[in-house]
Formats: sequence, C-alpha cells, structure tokens
Amino acid sequence: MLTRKEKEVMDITGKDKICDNLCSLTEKVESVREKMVSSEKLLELSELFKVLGDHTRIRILYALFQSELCVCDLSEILGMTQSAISHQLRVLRSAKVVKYRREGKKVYYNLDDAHIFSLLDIGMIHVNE
Amino acid sequence: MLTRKEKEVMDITGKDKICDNLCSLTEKVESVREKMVSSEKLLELSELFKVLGDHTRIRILYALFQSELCVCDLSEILGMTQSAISHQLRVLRSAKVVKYRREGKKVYYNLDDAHIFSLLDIGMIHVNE
DNA sequence: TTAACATATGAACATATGCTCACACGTAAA
DNA sequence: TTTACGTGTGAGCATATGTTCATATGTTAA
Repeated sequence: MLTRKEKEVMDITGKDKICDNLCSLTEKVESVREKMVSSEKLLELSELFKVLGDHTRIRILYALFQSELCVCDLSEILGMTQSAISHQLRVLRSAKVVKYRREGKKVYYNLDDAHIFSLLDIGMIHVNE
Repeated sequence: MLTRKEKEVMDITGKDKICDNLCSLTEKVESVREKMVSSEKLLELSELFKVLGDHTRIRILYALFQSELCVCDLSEILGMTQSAISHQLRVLRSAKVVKYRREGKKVYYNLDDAHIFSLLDIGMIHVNE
C-alpha cells in the first residue's frame, strides 16, 4: 500500500508500481495472496495468541497445568488480587482457553483442551533455545 | 494478594487467610507454587505469544509460510504501507520469529524455525474447532 | 559523486490493555 | 431472611501498542 505522499509522487512521475520486483514477480505475490488463509481466520488466530501473550495469564495457565484451582488459590499462588485474577479469567474463558465448574461458593478452573498444553510446550521449547 | 480494603478488614477481624480452603489445602497451593516455572521464563513465553498476537504480524507470518518475501512484497500482499510492515518486521526480528537476508537493495524475510510453523498450525486447529 | 530505489526508524497520535477500587451477584449456613 | 463468603464486573487511570508521517540509512546504477 502507498502512503499519500507516495501516491502524489506516482501521479507526478506516472509510475504504476511500488518497487521494481513487482513487474517480474507479480506471479509470486499473486500466488501467496491466493494461498493466504482468510483474514478473518487469521484474526481469530491472532486473538488466541493475544490472549496467551500476557504474563499474568500465562502464569495462570501454567498453574492450571499443574492442577485444577479456584480463583482464591490462583490469587494466592500469583500474589495478585482476586479482582485482577477474575478479570483475566474472564478473558481466558471468552477465548475458550479455560473451562470451569462451580462447587458451592467456589469456582474451579481447568485448561480447556490439549491444544493449549501443546502451545505452551512448543512455545517453551522455542524460548529455551 | 489482598486489596488495601481487605487488609483493613483482616486487621480488624483478626483473620489471617484469604478464603477457607487455604487452611485445608495449603499443600495443594504450595505444590503448584513449587512446580511453577520461573516467572522470568514465563515472561519470555508471554512475550513470544504477544508477538504472535497481532493481526498484521500473523498475516505477515502466514505469507512467509508460503514463500520468502521482501518488505515490498509484503506491503503489496497485505495492502499496508511499507513503513507499517517494516515496523512490524522489526518486532518479529527482535523476537527471533523471522530471519532475513539482504540481496542488493532488497531484504528478504523467512520464518525463523520449525517451532513457529508448529505454533501457527496448532493454533489454527484450535481456532477451527 | 549524484540520483533513485528499498528499507529502517523516531516522534506523535489514537486506541487498546491491565490493574485498582467499589460494589454487585450467587451460594450456603445461621 | 439475614449474614458471610467467594467470585464477577463496570469505571477510571496509567501504560502499552500500532499506524502514519517525515526522514534517515544503505545499496546500486548512471
């Protein structure tokens, strides 16, 4: 895409391309464009990673990786207020990253499925290199 | 962790715990706390996911999944300015998610390693359910 | 060297995000 | 029903983030 200034320059010079390789390699660019997953799907994917991309939420998930826990436990383990934890659990719930069950006054949380485990594992491997 | 108000209440009432289960299940909480990965490692992990957690960057990565591309190609494929793409590529470079090579005036980008492919794959599976 | 091209980057701006505070909601025991 | 407990949530604030604009840097050809 062109900036406003670039467009003005192109209007003046009469050029119709951004950079030289677009002439010879339009096929390559077109090929990639065709094989691109829909922007909506990629938006969903980025939303998933965005949910995982927070220190507090990752710590919550790693704690839940060890054991089912209630909000109060998580508050104690992470050393954060119940409110802060609860707000983040809401984000994790909305993204279907955790599931929960009520037992009396308490609400116990778990990781939602095996994919979450895999993502955490592979991510950790990458980080540890 | 306790809010300021909760602490005041506890000072007045003489309580020393947040919620009842902390008495009987301190072992559980302690066990999870011990097995928690270091907060620094989890911070690194969250930084990685944060980098993946943006629509523009995910689209860049999916384009690079198809083929090695220069900044100009990416600009054309995503329909965004060269500047915006370049700024995001810097983020991806810093996080070691992409690598690059210069060829004349152009700089070609690639995904850094197989882990990135795996993360994108598994994430996509989760999203598609 | 000069000109043109491809890319990188700093500043500024608007928007998004995470935590705190205060309080509402839901449950169970008195 | 009233009370206490555990959890959920809206508003407000400070900080973080993504894009644009203008310009700098690096490379090649004339």
